[in-house]
Amino acid sequence: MTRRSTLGARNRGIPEATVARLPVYLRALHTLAERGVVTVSSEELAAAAGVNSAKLRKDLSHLGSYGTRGVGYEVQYLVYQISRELGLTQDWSVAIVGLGNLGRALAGYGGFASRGFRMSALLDADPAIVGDRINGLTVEHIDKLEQVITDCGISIAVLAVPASAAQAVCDRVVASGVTSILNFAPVVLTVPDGVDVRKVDLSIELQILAFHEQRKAGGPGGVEQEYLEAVDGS
Amino acid sequence: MTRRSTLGARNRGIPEATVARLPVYLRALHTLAERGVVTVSSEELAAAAGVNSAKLRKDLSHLGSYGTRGVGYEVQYLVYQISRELGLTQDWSVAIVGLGNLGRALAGYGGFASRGFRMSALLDADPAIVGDRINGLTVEHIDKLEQVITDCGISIAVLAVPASAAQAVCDRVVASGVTSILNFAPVVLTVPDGVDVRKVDLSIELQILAFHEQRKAGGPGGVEQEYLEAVDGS
DNA sequence: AAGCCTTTGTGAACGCACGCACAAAGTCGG
DNA sequence: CCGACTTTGTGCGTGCGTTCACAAAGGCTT
Ligand SMILES: NC(=O)c1ccc[n+]([C@@H]2O[C@H](COP(=O)([O-])OP(=O)(O)OC[C@H]3O[C@@H](n4cnc5c(N)ncnc54)[C@H](O)[C@@H]3O)[C@@H](O)[C@H]2O)c1
Ligand SMILES: NC(=O)c1ccc[n+]([C@@H]2O[C@H](COP(=O)([O-])OP(=O)(O)OC[C@H]3O[C@@H](n4cnc5c(N)ncnc54)[C@H](O)[C@@H]3O)[C@@H](O)[C@H]2O)c1
Repeated sequence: MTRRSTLGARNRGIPEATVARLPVYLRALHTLAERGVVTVSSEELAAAAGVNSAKLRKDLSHLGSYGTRGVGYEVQYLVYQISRELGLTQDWSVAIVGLGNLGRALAGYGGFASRGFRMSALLDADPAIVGDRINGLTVEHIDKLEQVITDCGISIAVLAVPASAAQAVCDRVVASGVTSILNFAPVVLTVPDGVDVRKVDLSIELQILAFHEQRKAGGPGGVEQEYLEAVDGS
Repeated sequence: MTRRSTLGARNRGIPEATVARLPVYLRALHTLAERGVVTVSSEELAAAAGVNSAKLRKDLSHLGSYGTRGVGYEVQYLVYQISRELGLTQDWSVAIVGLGNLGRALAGYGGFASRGFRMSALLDADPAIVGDRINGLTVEHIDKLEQVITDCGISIAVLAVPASAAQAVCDRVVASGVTSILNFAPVVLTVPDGVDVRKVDLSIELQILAFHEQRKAGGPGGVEQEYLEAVDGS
């Protein structure tokens, strides 16, 4: 059978690397759309997204054949297809746990709502923080976690609590039915199968930059006998 | 000569994937050290870091042979070796540009200093913000950018400015001598060769989670004829 | 209607990364 | 001093991701 069946190019099983780039393409497309651009070639879009054009085309080919040869891709249509693939045609309710420095910044950020992510619940353990209103939402006490998550139909949680509390909070949100977690605490979270965790660790990012920075400056080599000096104070 | 030469296992050219994991190992090692652990096996450390033990050993082998067969790795010694490889035996001066919601959270965070990153300069364009004291530092006007970066010997900059200003600010910090950038603005930055950019995009992280979340719920397939409905209001 | 020009979609080659599995190396008890 | 046991360091097979390069496809002009 030469004919392509129902799931032809639309093979369930989009490479993870591709999934991670789709939001970048989407952002570039939104910018183009605002500028009134109707059609875009893979070359132009790739440049806007900061990737190789072959890679872009292969990525898009995983969703289907949505381009027109000799012309390019229709911006609006592609926005819709990528959005659909990413699950952005529906709204997602998100809970933020931990409304300290970072949690507040996240709760007050407008860039999420525009992508279909609604911050539906803010939770904290500190009585001094519970009751605060942030961006139109009231901070609830962590004791209401299970109730709030169930009531709001929340499946995504953002953890902005101290590292020492992260695993415990994680366990609770998972027990309440959350299956996707964005973790800011510098710890490795353990979760059951079927639960996705993504971590954002700013300290790690800086350390990676420092590594390359050091390379540019000449590298660590040269001095070999420094350990004893560094450890032994004498 | 059987003795390992200056560059033996210490091959210049550590895989990028390894570099990204070294900070995770380092964090796990610090935790173990605090707990008084002297020696750790690859199996234990791998578990603490959430990776495969073979991967851990291969990663560490890129720095040299710092383990003892039959015993494991000495925690303190390994901390030192990884720190040195990452360039954390020296302090790094970092500038934060944009002291809005996010910039403030970053400036107030204590977790950076403990890794050798000193926030040396805070810069913003808003006169209402310039002069504020955050965590013992005064916010300077962006006009002093070049001067401050030069004076403090800053080579790493964190950008927490609006997307619309990011590229312009980026160009300025690069022109001032910064060669490593951590970017929070949702834009693709263009920089000259030799400058490293790492991006942190929380919106993208949520979108990736949404993609997998949708999969768990049954996937987008099924309904094929939705585009016209979605675009055309009628 | 035909041919030219542009751009897509993908086959194929390559390189990196992961993880298994094991020999070599070292420890520790007797 | 020796033998059993533990754990490292790595060779190797496998799979994923990237990139090149080009045939096929469609539009546009004449
Ligand atoms: N602020 C930053 O820039 C930054 C940078 C990198 C990483 N982080 C990490 O992000 C996390 C939050 O950072 P932060 O600066 O906002 O810390 P923070 O101390 O300001 O805020 C933590 C909040 O969590 C709350 N909390 C503590 N235990 C809780 C529990 N069991 N249940 C619910 N809430 C609880 C606290 O009341 C507090 O409001 C930390 O893990 C930190 O390491 C922060
Ligand atoms: N707050 C969040 O949780 C969050 C989440 C994801 C992404 N981001 C991104 O991080 C960036 C900062 O977010 P935010 O919420 O802190 O925004 P914000 O508007 O609160 O702060 C931006 C700051 O940058 C300053 N600024 C503007 N133009 C400047 C210039 N040319 N030079 C120097 N300073 C300038 C402003 O005065 C302001 O203080 C944005 O690009 C945003 O999209 C923020």
